[in-house]
Amino acid sequence: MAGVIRVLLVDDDALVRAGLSMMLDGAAGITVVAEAADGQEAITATDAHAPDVVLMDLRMPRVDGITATRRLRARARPPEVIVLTTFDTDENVLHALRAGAAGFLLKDTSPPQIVEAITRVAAGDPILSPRITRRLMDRTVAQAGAYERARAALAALTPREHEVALAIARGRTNADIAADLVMGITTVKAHVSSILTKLGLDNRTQIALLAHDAGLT
Amino acid sequence: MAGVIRVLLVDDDALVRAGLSMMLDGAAGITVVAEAADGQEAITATDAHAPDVVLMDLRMPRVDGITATRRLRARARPPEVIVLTTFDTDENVLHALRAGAAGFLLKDTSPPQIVEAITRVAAGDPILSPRITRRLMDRTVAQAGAYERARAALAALTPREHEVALAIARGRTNADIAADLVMGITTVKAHVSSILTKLGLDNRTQIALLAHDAGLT
DNA sequence: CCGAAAATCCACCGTTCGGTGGATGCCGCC
DNA sequence: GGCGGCATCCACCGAACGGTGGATTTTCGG
Repeated sequence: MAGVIRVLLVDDDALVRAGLSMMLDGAAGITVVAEAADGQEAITATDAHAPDVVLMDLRMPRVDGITATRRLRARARPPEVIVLTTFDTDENVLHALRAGAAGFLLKDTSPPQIVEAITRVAAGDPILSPRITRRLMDRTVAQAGAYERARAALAALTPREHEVALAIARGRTNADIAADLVMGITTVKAHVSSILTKLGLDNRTQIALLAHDAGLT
Repeated sequence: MAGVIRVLLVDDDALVRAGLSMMLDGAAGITVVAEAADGQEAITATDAHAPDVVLMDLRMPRVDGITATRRLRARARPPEVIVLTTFDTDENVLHALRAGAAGFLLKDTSPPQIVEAITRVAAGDPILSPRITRRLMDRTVAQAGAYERARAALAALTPREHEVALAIARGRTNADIAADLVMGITTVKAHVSSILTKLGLDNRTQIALLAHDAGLT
């Protein structure tokens, strides 16, 4: 990233491309090397111009932005991709991130912030619009709640019981567990019974769910 | 946020406070109204000076940063809290976010970025260091993977089977399910058997785990 | 109108689960 | 030394589970 950051604009709206292009070319350290009107063009343009960063819209004819992103990221020396869209549905965000996008910006992002985002992403940092960040934080915190409740409950178990609980959370039967942990089936049952009473549960399925929430793979 | 952003610095190291104070007071739109050396002082200082934003260290004597953050956020007109620490363990991040922190920055963050973070947080936006953002993204993407695999598998089920699978994912027995869904126990068993063969599973616990991954509450 | 898929139920059977009431040996701690 | 917690095992039992081989009705699309 020694010199200028090479940017490719992908949006099916020519006016949007024109606006972004004008705005970005006026910024220091950034040059727009190409534009594309759909995902297919984005791929050929990437091969032709080797951009550092791709600004990618999602809703486009022929090949959509998600698919294009996935294909670009599968390349040998992939560009960083910033998804720039109006719609921040969970669907869109998750798919974009899974496809390998380094950033997800809403179209209400101000020009200077877009410039900054491009710079950051080119440096290897991820970038999310505040609303998206908030969403991820809330989601994480919600899970953390279940996680800690589960953890606290499992803390009452002895080490051996813990192992048994983990095996149950993998869907193993008592016989399986006996073999895995090298003990008698009767011992496994003793542990299972103990776990159930300690945690106030009714059956092994509930053990599995609790252990799963506690993050026991 | 009409005028200047009022900031409270909380860190047990006087040198760190001095450095931050000097750096922040030189910035436009920010004034450091108080400093505190531990969580207890942070709370009294907040009551005395009503800061807009609190820069909070985690490792401190008496009351730690997480606890202090939780208490501050429980107040009537709570300040926004940015946790500023050297250690970005999952533990720390999750606890901070749960406690109500609006931001989590590592101490390698550059002064101008800290200034910007304070401004953003004061405006109601969340702020995370790139490393933390990346962590949250990876975590979300990983879950999304399991989610979609589970969803795809469950798509093979009929509506009624779907309901049964959901009940199993709540740890219900066949008899329970029969009562819940108003059908014979034998019918429940028929559905369970069908689910197991369709999904290639061995027992109801595995159904529960799969359905859980698919987000079926 | 017919066929396929879905949903409902039956009887029967072997397996798995979970509980009860024990017993033994080991370890750490007061 | 003794006591409690932990881990290990036994026998026995009833309940829950899962599979097999049926059967019936409804529903929906071609």
